[in-house]
Amino acid sequence: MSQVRLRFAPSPTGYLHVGGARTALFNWLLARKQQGRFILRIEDTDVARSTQESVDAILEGMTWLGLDWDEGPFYQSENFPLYKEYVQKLLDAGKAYKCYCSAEELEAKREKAMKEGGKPKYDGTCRNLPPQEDDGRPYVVRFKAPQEGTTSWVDLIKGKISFENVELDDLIIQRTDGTPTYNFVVVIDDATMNITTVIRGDDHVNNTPRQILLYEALGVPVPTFAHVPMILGADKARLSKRHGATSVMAYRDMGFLPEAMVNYLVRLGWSFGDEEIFSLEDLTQKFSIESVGRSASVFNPDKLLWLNAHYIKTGDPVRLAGLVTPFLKERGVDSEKGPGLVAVVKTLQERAKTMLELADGAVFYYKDGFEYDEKGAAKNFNPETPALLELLNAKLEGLATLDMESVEGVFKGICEEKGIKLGQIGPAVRLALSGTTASPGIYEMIVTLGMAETRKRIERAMAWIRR
RNA sequence: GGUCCCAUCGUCUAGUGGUUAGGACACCGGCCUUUCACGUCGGUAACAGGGGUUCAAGUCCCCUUGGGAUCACCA
Repeated sequence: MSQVRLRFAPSPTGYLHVGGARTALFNWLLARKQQGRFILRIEDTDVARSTQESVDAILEGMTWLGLDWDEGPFYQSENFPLYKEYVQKLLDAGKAYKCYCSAEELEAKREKAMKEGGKPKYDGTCRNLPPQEDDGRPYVVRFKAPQEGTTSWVDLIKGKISFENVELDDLIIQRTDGTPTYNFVVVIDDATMNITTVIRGDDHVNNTPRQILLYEALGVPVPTFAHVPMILGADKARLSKRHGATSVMAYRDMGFLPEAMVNYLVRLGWSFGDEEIFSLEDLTQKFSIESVGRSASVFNPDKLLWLNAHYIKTGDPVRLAGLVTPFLKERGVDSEKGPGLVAVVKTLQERAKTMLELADGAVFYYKDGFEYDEKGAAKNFNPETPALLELLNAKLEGLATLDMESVEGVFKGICEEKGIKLGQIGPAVRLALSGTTASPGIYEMIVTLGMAETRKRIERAMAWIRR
């Protein structure tokens, strides 16, 4: 049995957006699951709109998500001679013809047809023109599509879809300037690259019958199609910038982990029983294109956030420390100086939903001379506080080892000795150490900060209260 | 407007003729607790409407309604 070949074919006119990323993911998953090949092809036949920056951005996005490709990236712009050859083949076979109608003429006809409530389709003026020598007039090449019959296919996601050929018109396959058009080029590329399965956005459903007709005219096998539904914004309109970030890399910059993105994207339209958490590796076993839903789905940032929190919570602290470092730099923190970043991360993991929050939460560990939260200070720094803090410092100093257990012992000791509750000293210590009223656990902070820094901060608080 | 596609809680979804219609996010409450979180327990919440078929319909068929895609010498 021959192996499956899938491809992701973005056009480089912008960054990799979440919709494209999901399409790429589905392609990648199916290729991996069936031990096939995953090919990356850049659709840059529109030379004017394509940019190298976009290509780079797309590759960066895929790499970040962990979607590697086996072949490519191939560039359509490098294949122009090949496309010309196929156009000529069709011309020679009488399956395509030159059309001399001008764009303006066509536009006028379309408008007229629309106005009269008719179909804005090519009227076939040049379809039956006798073959003639070039007389220098500009022309496009049109595909001579069958005018009767039905074209249909069984879509892996949507099931059987049929179109009446009458509804289709003779599409342009080569422009006046000699460059090929999209619908033609995809077919040639998918055919010559032996693509067996085409997974793409369902905005291509209407192009599919024309493409199938082209495959047939060319006498090459028609691939299997799977059209994945669109991703919508909260207002059920197609997802766009006004719904928030759509660029995959923007999510990295907002502190999202790639595994959260992958997990979220795959669950958008696909499910596996009641399971919610999937790694890329799980997915290569569990994913199936047939169980992708047929309807469009709304992008839900809350759920993405929840997944991100999950992956931060359960993530490897060493890796997270590496990932958070640039965000700390942005905050003017050099994590080389101060408590070990890995230990710091551990105290913050279950409190942060994004790497940004993790970074924000870590800043106090590395700052000295921070302000005390005003309300917190008013409430928790009392006249009796300095004495308690002094006692704490003394007891801490006497500790042989600084760990959670010994620190807890110190606090219990103080409470017993003074006949107070933890609530009468804890919040003050929290404020003294972090400057805020919301922080990691007190014992954790002390252990993470270390003896010297802890005592320094406590002393500073004492001085501040007595000032 | 033509063509094509779609329709279960607010959202993502399970469900393939017989279910108290399940799970997850969000939301609301209880518990846990040194703060914030985490965790945990519980709750509110859905088969768009109408016709059929059938002993039985969220599940099959038709219509209506609603949504989306597309109708380029863009991809």
